[in-house]
Amino acid sequence: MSKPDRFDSVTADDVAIAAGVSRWTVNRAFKKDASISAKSREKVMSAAQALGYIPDLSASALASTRSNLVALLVDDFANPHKLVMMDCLTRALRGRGLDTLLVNTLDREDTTPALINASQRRVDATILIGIQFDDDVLAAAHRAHRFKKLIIFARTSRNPDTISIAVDDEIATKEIAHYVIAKGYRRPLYVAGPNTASAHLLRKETFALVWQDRFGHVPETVSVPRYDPILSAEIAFRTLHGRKGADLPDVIVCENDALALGAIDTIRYRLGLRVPQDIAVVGFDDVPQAASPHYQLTTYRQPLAEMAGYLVDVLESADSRNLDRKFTGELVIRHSA
Amino acid sequence: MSKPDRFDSVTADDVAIAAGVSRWTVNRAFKKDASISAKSREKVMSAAQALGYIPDLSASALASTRSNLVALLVDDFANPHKLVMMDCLTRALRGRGLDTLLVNTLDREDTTPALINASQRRVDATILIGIQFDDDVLAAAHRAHRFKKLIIFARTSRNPDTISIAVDDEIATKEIAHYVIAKGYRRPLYVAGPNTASAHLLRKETFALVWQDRFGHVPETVSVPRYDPILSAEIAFRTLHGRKGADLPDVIVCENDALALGAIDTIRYRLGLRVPQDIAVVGFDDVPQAASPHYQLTTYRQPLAEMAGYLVDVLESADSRNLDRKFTGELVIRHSA
DNA sequence: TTGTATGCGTTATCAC
DNA sequence: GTGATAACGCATACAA
Repeated sequence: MSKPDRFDSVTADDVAIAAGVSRWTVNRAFKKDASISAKSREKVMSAAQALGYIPDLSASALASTRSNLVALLVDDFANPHKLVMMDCLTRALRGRGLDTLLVNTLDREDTTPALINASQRRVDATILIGIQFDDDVLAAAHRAHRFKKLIIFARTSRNPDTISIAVDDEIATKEIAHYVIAKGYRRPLYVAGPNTASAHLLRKETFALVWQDRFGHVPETVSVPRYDPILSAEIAFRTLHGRKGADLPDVIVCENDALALGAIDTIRYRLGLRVPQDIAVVGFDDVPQAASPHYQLTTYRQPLAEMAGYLVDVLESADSRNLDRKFTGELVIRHSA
Repeated sequence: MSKPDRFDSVTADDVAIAAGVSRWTVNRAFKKDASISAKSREKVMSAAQALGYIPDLSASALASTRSNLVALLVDDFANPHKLVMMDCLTRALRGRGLDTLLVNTLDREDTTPALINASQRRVDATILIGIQFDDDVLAAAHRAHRFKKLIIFARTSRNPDTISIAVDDEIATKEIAHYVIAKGYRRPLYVAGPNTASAHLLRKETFALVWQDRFGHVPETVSVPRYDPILSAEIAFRTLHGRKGADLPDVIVCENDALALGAIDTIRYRLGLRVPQDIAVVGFDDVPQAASPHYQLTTYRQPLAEMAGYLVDVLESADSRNLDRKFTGELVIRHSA
């Protein structure tokens, strides 16, 4: 009945003694591809079980080059899609034995401290799923040589030092644009998100290009400085307030669902108009709310699970060829457009 | 121009040499209450700056009893309130120099592995903001002596080994019940969340008690196995489908907003009734959506920021008296009830 | 105020 | 297949 008397006192040495082997054999027993006999592993594992031993990952991180820890930097908690992404990513990472360090990047000035913070924990990779990561920040981060892998998830980046895993915004936006045109809408308003210098989306540009090609002019566009339904509702109101008839858009195409949900609220409750009869709305992401009978939002769904799967593959791959990858999602047609 | 040639190669020793002091003086310069001369600190800091030195927290965690890392266990990503809580908690923790390890507890069986996972990283505390933490799990966790602090956040627990930081559900629910009664509602339906053996909410029980006291019978109650608006909508439909007039409730009181949002969708779009004229709805949490003009949800707002502030205080306090604490929030009256 | 040994628990590398 | 040596980078305790 020898019970550990201190916090977490049971170490690999204790197990080694109990199992009658060396500390290094204990170590081998806990890694899957080690050269160890089945008998030794058996002895070690039962001794470990009895003592309640579990390897210490802090020590492991210190002694090896891997920490099995990944930093996840998020900066816009107002966007409901972030919850979906976090669920998906943590699930995929945990499936591969990777832990997640969640860093709330409070504002743009906090980005560099947040990156440093991550590097202090020796993370194997840093995943960015926010918006405030412009070229300056990324360059500074990489100059410090602190990140084995810097991954921009669900957002395109042309920065050569980062790995971008995202949906192909051009294909997606073209599909949206063609759908909108086919449905007969002719007076679009494009609602874009915050303007970021880098790691941005090609959605606004692509939509404008398609429209220009087809009709010879660019669509009206507004920008919302945060992916926040409430703020989006406010900006939509400021933009459309007082306009009537053909002066109003007949469709609002939004950079993502967070913006679209706000737009719908404004159309219905502040302008007193109908969706889609008076103004149709298109989103992007397919957040859970988009499917609610109230919104019935037509939107573009990213293959998040597949993207997360590729992400963990990238984390395991050693080579650093160009690992950028674009995915294709699907347009989910509901009632809003 | 001596630049580190390897990953993260710059260590306290390098800084010590550059600054002409010992390694231990470098160490002191980086902790705020150390006994060190201003001149030494100055020298160290500028040398550190020049070399790009930052302390390694893995090594620090290994050598000391603190890791400055806190595990956050979450298991219901369908509940939009979780996003608010994560934002609030990570913000508060980071303000105190604490990092967050986000652990997605996939299902009930995964809870113990998740707890072990956290302990492997030597976390200073484990915060539970999910639902699947019953007594068995908590007891097992504590028996292992692996957690300095086990905190149940936004949920009451009577387990003596845990610290519970939550809103006072009895006060809150009584306020809700009295409001509902004062507004003249007499046929309530209570929509509760998943039944957890421990760490549960006293909301359902309290509401039933108040109602019993006042009217001599307990209100009709249904349980939704997940805090998910979509599932809640479905269960509300199954419960109310086909009922008419006085056979329908005149108010639906929900354990939280996730359930309330779903209930509203069903009332309006599947039953074709009005909120609040035909059926009123009350929620709990005041998620961002609750304020949208579509829902206009009457709900109870928890003082999350204050609660998070107390949480970080608890983390810093060394004594282990009973640190449980209950907070009082406020009823936010909107249009839904 | 500052410098010195020693240990934290594990892993890389080499020897057997 | 297994055991041994030397780090990993920092903190504690104590000596100067």
